[in-house]
Amino acid sequence: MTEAPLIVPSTSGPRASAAHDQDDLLSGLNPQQLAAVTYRGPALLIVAGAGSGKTSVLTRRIASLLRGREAWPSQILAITFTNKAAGEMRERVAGLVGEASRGMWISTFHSACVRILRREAEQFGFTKSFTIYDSGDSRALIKRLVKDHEADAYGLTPASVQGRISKLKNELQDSESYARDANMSDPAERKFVEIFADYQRRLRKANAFDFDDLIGQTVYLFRAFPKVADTYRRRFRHILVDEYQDTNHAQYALIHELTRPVSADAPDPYASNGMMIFEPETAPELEGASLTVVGDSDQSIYAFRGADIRNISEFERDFPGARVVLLEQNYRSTQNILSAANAVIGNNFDRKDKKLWSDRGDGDMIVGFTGYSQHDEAQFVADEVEMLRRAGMPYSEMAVFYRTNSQSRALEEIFIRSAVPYKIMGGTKFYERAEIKDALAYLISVANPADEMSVRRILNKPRRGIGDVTETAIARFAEDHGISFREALSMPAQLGVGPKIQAGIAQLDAVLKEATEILLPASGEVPPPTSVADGLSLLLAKSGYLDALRASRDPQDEARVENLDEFVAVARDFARNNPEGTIADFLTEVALVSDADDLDDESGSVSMMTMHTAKGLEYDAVFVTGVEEDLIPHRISAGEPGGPQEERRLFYVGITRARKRLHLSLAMTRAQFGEVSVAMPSRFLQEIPAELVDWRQSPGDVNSRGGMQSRALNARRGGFGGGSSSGGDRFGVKKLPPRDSLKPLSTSMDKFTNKVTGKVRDNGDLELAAGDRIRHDDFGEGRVDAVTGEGAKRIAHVRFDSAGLKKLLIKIAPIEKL
DNA sequence: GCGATACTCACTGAG
DNA sequence: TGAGTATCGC
Repeated sequence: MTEAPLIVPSTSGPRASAAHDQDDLLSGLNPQQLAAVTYRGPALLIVAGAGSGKTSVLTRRIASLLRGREAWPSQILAITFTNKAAGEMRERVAGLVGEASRGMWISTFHSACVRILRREAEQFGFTKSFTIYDSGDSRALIKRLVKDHEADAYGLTPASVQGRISKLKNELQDSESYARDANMSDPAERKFVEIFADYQRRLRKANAFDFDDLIGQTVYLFRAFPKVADTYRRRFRHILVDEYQDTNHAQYALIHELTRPVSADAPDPYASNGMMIFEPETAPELEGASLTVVGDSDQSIYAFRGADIRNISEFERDFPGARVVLLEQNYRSTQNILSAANAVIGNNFDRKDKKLWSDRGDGDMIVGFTGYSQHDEAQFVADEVEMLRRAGMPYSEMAVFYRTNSQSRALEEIFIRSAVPYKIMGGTKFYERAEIKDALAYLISVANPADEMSVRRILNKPRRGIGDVTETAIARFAEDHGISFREALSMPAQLGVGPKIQAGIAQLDAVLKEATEILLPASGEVPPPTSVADGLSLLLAKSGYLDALRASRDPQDEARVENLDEFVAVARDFARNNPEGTIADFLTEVALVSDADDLDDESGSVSMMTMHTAKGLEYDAVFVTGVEEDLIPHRISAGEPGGPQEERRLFYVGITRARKRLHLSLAMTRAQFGEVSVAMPSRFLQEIPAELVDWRQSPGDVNSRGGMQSRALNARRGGFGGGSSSGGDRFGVKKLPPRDSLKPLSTSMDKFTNKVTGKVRDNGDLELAAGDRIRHDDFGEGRVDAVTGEGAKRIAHVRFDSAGLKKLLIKIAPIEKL
């Protein structure tokens, strides 16, 4: 985040005396920000509204601690939600204090916990090389367990079991503590408890933690081994937590453990360096670390994942004597955008009133648009993007948000067709692709042979003729002889399987052994930095995995080979950045990267992402799409306690990302599961004062021009149309008519010339030149102004007779030359 | 054990 | 629509 008023012109002349050291940190701050940077005490809560400069405040606070010699870098622990946010904070602190920033822990909850767990794993029965199971991995394991326990008969699905286990772990419950309170006379409950316990046993046996365990087991470690906890309490004297409103109970407990005072008896290695500002050196015990948290309960959007808003609302009770600082001035958005945001969030009743304000002036009006279909809506977005681009706004300053990932497809189709460069944050993640997971499973099989899931995964990849029967035989053999699944692979002759399969197993075993020598050289030798990449290449090549893909005639396999190349490149990159990184470090990094992390804006393309991913980001122009009932608020949220309110916060997060221009759009019909259904405008739209919105095409317009006489929509027109609304019907929102009072619009839609479809055609090598006239399926006739680009990426700039100026990707546009 | 085909079910959200 | 799974014939 960048907030203009905080950017300080570099002072001329050398920064000579210590007295002036803090000047550049403090200048340009408003009084609240100043207090947030300079307050010293055991606990500080910074309530930071959207765009109020919290990142600046946090980084300056850290810099000020370091510059004032109040803390060594190693005594600072700063927690963020994404690796990207962590990297950004590290960079900004480095910009303020230079070298002194090294040695700080600035990381996510998950990475910090992995670091601690790797160090301490042996204390409680794990090894340093434990595996991290992502949700897909644990889903697979739970699926097996549900099957083994025949639990589907009790209505337990893998998804529900996984969800419940995750929730419980976020509450720091285990199967035993849960069983104590559960109704164990219910057979489904008993089954669930069995599976939960079994799941945990399997994880332990596999030397693995799932995502939730990373936090929960660290808390457990601290509680079970106070001496271990004390070393970290001594070390971290200043703990700062960002996005505190999204912490769950386990994370809260972790922070609590870390900020406890240290009991007196143990020696204190840090007491002698004179850095302890809170206590005299002779004190018998060490006070708890100083805690700073930053958050905004209006931006809490992860309750579904266990985030507990009470962590922030009850902070003052949890940490008596805490100071609270409120940052309400917004440095990001224009007043129109903020007024809309305030109006929307004001409908949540259980919040402390807080009004964002800006001194940047009203700015442009919010633009509203209703499309007939999602394609139509997407075309509006694409057109508007092009208009802003022509007006000088770079693509990288624009973003399109949607509620669910599936909405991105229609947008993508139109963007491709309109030759708008874009990139999608999220969706199918690189590390969730099958081939990457296979490659990872190979690496894990070497790094952590106890992880049976991974070994089983690669057993028959590539095909070695090993099916269920052989797999079970191996498992039985291992069990009978008290050895691990992995070890059983090294004695294929004794498994009682055919010679061909024996050879396959022997070959796999040999490859894994060879890779082990590269990745984990025996007896204390330090592997060279390139070992991870080398080991990976060897595994992929000698296992026959790559050859099998290359030999395949499935066109997708070509892309898979490229992905694997990319993955090897990631490993080489890793070696470059971490010369001493081990295979375990590499696997950690890979397991913990997330979508929000690879946002990189240099490429000059429009960003598309879900509103969840958008948190913490900002853009000059923002398009919030699909502002419809059942989408935002999402249908499923209605059944959850606090669901609709969380949806409203999510919408609020979306609109407060915009600096200058905000667009809200929806479609009257939306296709899902291949079927077209009618959509209704979101209730949130009604909560925005009508005078702030310039409707290019309101829901009412679509309705009347579509020839539909729906009372439901006409009744709402006052709120949507024309900007002259009295707001009289703004409170009628809750009485939405049943959906079937609307007939699908599709029957009458066919009349409309600007109905845009997702149609694509392969024009092969159609030649166009300036001056040509063409006909487009959706836009009608037009004249080519210019042609740019090369080969498959040639773009026609066309002036349509009625639809205006458009860019078209010639290869796929539904056009013909006249 | 494998590959092709038919069929089913799902789309919140994310670490 | 399209990914994932069950079923079947080889």
